[in-house]
Amino acid sequence: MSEKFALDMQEKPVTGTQSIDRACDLLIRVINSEDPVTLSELVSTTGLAKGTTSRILSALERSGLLARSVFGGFESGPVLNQFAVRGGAYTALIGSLTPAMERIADITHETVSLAVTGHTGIDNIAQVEGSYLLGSRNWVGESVPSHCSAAGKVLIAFGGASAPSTLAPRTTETITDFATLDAHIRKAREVGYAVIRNELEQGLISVAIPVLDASNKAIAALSVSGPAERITPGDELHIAQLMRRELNQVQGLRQEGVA
Amino acid sequence: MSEKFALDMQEKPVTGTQSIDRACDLLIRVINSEDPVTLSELVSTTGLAKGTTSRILSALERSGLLARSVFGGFESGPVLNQFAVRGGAYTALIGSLTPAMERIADITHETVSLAVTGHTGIDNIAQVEGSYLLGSRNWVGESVPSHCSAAGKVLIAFGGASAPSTLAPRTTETITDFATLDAHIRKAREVGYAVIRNELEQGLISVAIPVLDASNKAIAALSVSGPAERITPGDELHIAQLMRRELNQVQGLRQEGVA
DNA sequence: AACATAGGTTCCAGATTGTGAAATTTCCCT
DNA sequence: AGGGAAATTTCACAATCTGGAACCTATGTT
Repeated sequence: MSEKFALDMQEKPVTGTQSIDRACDLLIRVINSEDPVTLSELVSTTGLAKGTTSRILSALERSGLLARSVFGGFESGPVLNQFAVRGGAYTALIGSLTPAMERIADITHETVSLAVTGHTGIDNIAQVEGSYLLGSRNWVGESVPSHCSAAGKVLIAFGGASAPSTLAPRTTETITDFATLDAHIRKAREVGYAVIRNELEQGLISVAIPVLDASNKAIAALSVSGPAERITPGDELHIAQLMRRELNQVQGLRQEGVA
Repeated sequence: MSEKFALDMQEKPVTGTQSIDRACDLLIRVINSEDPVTLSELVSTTGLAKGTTSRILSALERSGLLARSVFGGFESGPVLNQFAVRGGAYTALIGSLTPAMERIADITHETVSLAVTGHTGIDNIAQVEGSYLLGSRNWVGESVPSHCSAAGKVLIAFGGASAPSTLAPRTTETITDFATLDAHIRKAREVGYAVIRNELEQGLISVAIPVLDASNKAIAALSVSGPAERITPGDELHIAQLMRRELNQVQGLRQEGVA
């Protein structure tokens, strides 16, 4: 388990799926884009040959995963759009936690968010607005790096996410060295909650607790976010305790990890 | 353009994407399944080699489109689940029509549905329940053949779907010959609405009107469904008129087809 | 506890399949 | 109509994917 070995693990060869990897990449680029994406845009951003790109996109279209927009360009197709109306895998979780989130928002008047570990960071999957005018905008569907997110810190602390490999700064207060991050993670594991103060955006404070499964592994994180003027360091513990109390009321979390 | 030529068109070769076609097939099988699907299940249903299937699924997992369930088996991955919480492409349409659907449900007391042309039939993408106890169950996310769906008939009639190639019977009253279907389509185009009476399920009546874009092409269909005891042939026109009236109140439909 | 079984992953030689540059077609925009 | 960009199709080549078999690794069984 030398450090040299750790480096070797990074560069897995992974062979035998070139075309599928390319297809997945193209598919994801299209569905993550707000507007339809044209063939040429994809050609220039991916660097693939025009013919290859065209052939792959046609295959994706044929399967119904992608479709051509009326105007031109590719967008999500009927198969994926129908998957979306069915709700995806997070619906059950969101449904069971929404009442608790609403109560927390009622009490704190702040925005309450639910996040899970995504493929490229921490994904916000649900949000309940507080009553204050100054609050987080809706960021459902957005992804943030785990090291500058309170939800990310608790997810790492409780085994729901692995630590990031790079620590890109977002503000002057973003954690950029692994020692500090590790200290925060350790603290979170000890006290049961994590905080960010100005680390994602200047003036934004967020307090998060883990949502645990039967084996005490974090499957999601619940957080309260607001401006530094309203959420002082002294409030953090109370907010965490409030969230924990409301979360404990929620029935049906135990089933999550069971077969 | 001989008939012989038309036959040739059916059997397009489509080459150069074997692995991608297989990957799409596997992906769709997984996301359309309620429960996680195991490798062996996929091997036996698709007939692919075990090694090939494993390699493809690993690639899909690596990209985040699929994920392994805690218990075992594959399910939708973070990338698709996040796409689902963002809402997919139908959200705008559903959002703009929901108020109208609710008013229609209030007046008729029957279930109101919204459907679009899907990849394998007519997809129900939204539903508002009426107040009667006897009514359609929730079939959002389900797909029905176009020839035995009122929504399907209007979508075909108004250019939003192409006629099916086979007419599989669902009940004794399902349309099974193209001449009759064509007559129904023609009638729908003439009167502006379509009906099914016992053609999808015994006792189920449904009346549908098209939701048109700027160029008068159907982008969706709105329908009212209920039991034959409550929806008599004489009610059909009134229901269609009611839906049309409510739909005309909806703002913002005109943008749909515009670039 | 050792064994048996099922379910999954990795390996490898071989040829089918995917590749990309260029030619062709289609579709806009003047 | 005609010019030009964007997308599709073609084709020869070899790189990529394939699938059988060997190899793991968990579960359950005697």
